Amino acid sequence: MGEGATLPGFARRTMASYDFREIEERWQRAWEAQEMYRVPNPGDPGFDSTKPKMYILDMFPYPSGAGLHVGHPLGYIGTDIFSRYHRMRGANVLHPMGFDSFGLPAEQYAIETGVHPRLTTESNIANYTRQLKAFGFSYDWDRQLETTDPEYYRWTQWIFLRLFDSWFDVEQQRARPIAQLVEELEYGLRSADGVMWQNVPEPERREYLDSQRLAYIDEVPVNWCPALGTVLANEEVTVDGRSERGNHPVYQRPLRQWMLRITSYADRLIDELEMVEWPESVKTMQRNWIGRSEGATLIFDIEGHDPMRVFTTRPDTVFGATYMVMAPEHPLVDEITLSAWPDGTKPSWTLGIDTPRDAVAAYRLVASRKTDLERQIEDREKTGVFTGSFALNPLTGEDVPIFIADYVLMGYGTGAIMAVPGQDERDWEFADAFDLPIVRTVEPPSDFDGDAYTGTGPAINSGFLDGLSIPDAKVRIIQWLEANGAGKGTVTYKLRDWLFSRQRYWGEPIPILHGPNGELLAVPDDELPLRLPEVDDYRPHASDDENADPTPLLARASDDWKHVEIDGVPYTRELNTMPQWAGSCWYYLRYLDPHNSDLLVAPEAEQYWMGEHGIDLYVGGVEHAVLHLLYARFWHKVLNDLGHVGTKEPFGKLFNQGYILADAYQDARGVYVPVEDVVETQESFSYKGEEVTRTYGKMGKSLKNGVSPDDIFDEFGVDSLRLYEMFMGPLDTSRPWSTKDIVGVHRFLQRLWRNFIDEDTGDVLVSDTPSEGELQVLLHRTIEAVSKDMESLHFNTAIARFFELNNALVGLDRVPADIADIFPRLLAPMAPHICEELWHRMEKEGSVVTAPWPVCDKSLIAQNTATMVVQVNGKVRDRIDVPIAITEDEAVALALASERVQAHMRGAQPRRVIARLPNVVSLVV
RNA sequence: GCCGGGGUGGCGGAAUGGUAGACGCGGCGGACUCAAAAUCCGCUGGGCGCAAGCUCGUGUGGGUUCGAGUCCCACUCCCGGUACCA
Repeated sequence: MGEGATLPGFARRTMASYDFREIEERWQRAWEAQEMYRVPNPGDPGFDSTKPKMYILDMFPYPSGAGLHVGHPLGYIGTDIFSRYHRMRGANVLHPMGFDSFGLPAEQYAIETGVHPRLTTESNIANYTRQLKAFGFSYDWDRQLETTDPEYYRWTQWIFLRLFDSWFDVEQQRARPIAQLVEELEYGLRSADGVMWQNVPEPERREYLDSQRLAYIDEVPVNWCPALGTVLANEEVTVDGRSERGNHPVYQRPLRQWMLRITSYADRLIDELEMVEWPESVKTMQRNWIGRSEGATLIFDIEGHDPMRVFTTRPDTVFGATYMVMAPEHPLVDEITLSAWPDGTKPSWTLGIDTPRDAVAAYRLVASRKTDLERQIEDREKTGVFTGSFALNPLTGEDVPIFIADYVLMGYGTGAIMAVPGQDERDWEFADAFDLPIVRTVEPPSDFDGDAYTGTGPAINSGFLDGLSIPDAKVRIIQWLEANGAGKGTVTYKLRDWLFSRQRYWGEPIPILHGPNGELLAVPDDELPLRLPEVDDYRPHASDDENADPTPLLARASDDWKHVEIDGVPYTRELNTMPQWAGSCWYYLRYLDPHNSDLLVAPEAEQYWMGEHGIDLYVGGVEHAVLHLLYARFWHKVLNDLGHVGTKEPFGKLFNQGYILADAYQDARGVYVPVEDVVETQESFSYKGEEVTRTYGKMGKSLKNGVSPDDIFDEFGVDSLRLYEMFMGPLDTSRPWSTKDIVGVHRFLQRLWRNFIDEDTGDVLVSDTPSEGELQVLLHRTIEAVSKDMESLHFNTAIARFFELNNALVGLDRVPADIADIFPRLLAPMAPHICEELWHRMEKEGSVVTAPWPVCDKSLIAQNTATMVVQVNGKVRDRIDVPIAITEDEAVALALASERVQAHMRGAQPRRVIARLPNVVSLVV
């Protein structure tokens, strides 16, 4: 870097000034050469089994072309400090890093430029690695992994085949190998949907088994995104019905796709959250997403047709079910729709159309054209049409009309409801619009003047349920339904099975072969990895036509790759790829044993590092609450069921770091402009001469407001940046970036340097004698406070303690020996480079990285005096220094003797005295 | 609408029911300097007061308590998630 002239702040440079760039780069090279952060596995040379283990993990990044900005490493700095702290505390610390490198951006870039995604990915990873190393992070780089590495995705495919080879045993609530299902079927311990296995002919046997697998193909309504040329999982679609990546419109349509049976694990995914130490908000988000609700399925007979099944959480209200609704797509609709309106049909029920058949067809057409977004915009006004048919309410014995309406969704419950307008706001609105009867079955309070009443109260108009509370009535009616064959207690979930196929290129090929008769054949384990074939065009078969069929990109692979002959039978390869999430579902396991070519992970390594509760600290953004974190838990549970891992949950403790926010600028059209090219003028901002408006948001590519760490390194150094990001606030809150504020922590480091080093001579300014008195007390208080803050990740307050200790050293000729020994060790996890440099200049033994964490001398911080506050009528009137062991009598006497106190007592005697010694004496007059 | 989380100086933020505003940024004043930067010292929530000091003050309104930023009730605003989920 240049001389002081370009950096006015540091013009006065001498040989012995704080040359942070030189120091930081030199120590980073030294640490790498010494393999300082390498941690051996059990059985490896140098492994010390007497040390406790700590597995401290970051959510690995997608290596984007834009490189890191200063917002990315916020969590990484936190885990690095925590890792360094635990190393000094004597733990075996596993702290790895890798890259989640399959995914859309590299492929989009390939589409634009023709550059193979592998090349883009490689250069991005190289850049990310350089940037991460420049932060001085203490990763064990020997364990680095990339999800795009065939030696990695070999095991991703292997896990997929375990899912394919397993089924979920509902009684045991766990996955088991499908071979065991076949055995039990053959021994007659089970039947195939009620049919004895001997009586099932071969093609049906295969179809039955395929339908039981955890990875299966099914035709389901899926989210189809024409702009991306692929289908997406529910979790990848936003509230607005758009793709999470790219914000493109998404359409619902039925398609045959690979699915993973995550719904089998719904209960365990909820219940086993009890086992982990996670932010309550993330647990709640997962519970809400799984959406377990308990209720009942009721059977309503329809004369001359199959009965209608409905799910409700309020079976106690069935006496108030005055009409029925099916989703427009419900399969029973065609069957029950009449060809003529029955007598008594109200005109408002018919859409003004001559026959039910035409009316239903017209309504369905309109409903199918509405997107989810349009449904919202229309403010949920209730629409629908009568089918002409009636169902029998089994409790009231009355015939009630059956409608179709788009407020009932095919995707939830049974796709049909019993409508109880008295207790449901939506049903009330519909009943109101269609002039349907309303019967209250729960008595509202006397002052209730609303429409539907959803609160608690005794049952009314409900025959044998009258007078019962809602919970009692539910129990009673379910007993009745089960006794009379009219229904049963049921649990439903919002969670859908995980749509696992993508029609894109840059992902793991699904290792399945399709036979001539539709049979599915797994690629044998010993033929993995099934490598991603080359194609000459990465453009998806994108289309603006929402009805265009999705075509997998691997259809462009060579015929050699696509067609395989086994024993004379021609097979074709599965052409879909896996979603982005596949690789991140298990990467934390591969770090444990990254070079194992025989096993996903050796059992000894897995047992040691995962221990009883899995990963000791997992830090990442909250945006993965229902994506990665849910998917990974699901895979982990399957691997646990099949005996490949020892814990039920992978992530014992989760922590969500906040985001770094920054100003952003938009031009007149609302387009974001690069923040580095915006010029501040008098009271306004301009970009290329055009006025722009300032906004504010999460730092990143989309707002074009990223700040590169490289620039900060040059101007302030790595240690300053690390300290600054930690000092901005608690790790779990978002905070605004302000480059000019870095100067505060930078001054701290400059001051620290000058306290230890004579800038003119380079002499080390350390005394032979230790500190005494208040300074010694301050030192030990600092040890105590910083140690506590380290455990709880409260790095901002720890740094404030460092400032105080450092400021106390200013003005001393020399740093007392004990402080010189302890201070660099306390600070080393946060600012490792300057501490290592001071450590060596003082000629201390070894590296500060492996030095033991200082211990606080409690006898020194146990003070013998304290400041006692005297309150009169609750207001602080005086502060008196008192011995710590002061008695109540002495304290009260002292308080009453105070002139200030007396002034506020106005000669009166206290009516009441409360003493919390030695801190407070409170007098009440 | 429902479910989480939050509201403290000009700004970022500290405060086991017991001294509100630690620490930092910014600001003001001073020392050093020909000058500036850097560095060092002091001050810095509002109001009243020459001062000692008094008084108000943690989104709003109530409550519990000797004492409330902290606990309880109601409201309000902001952030995140989710939504015709029966």
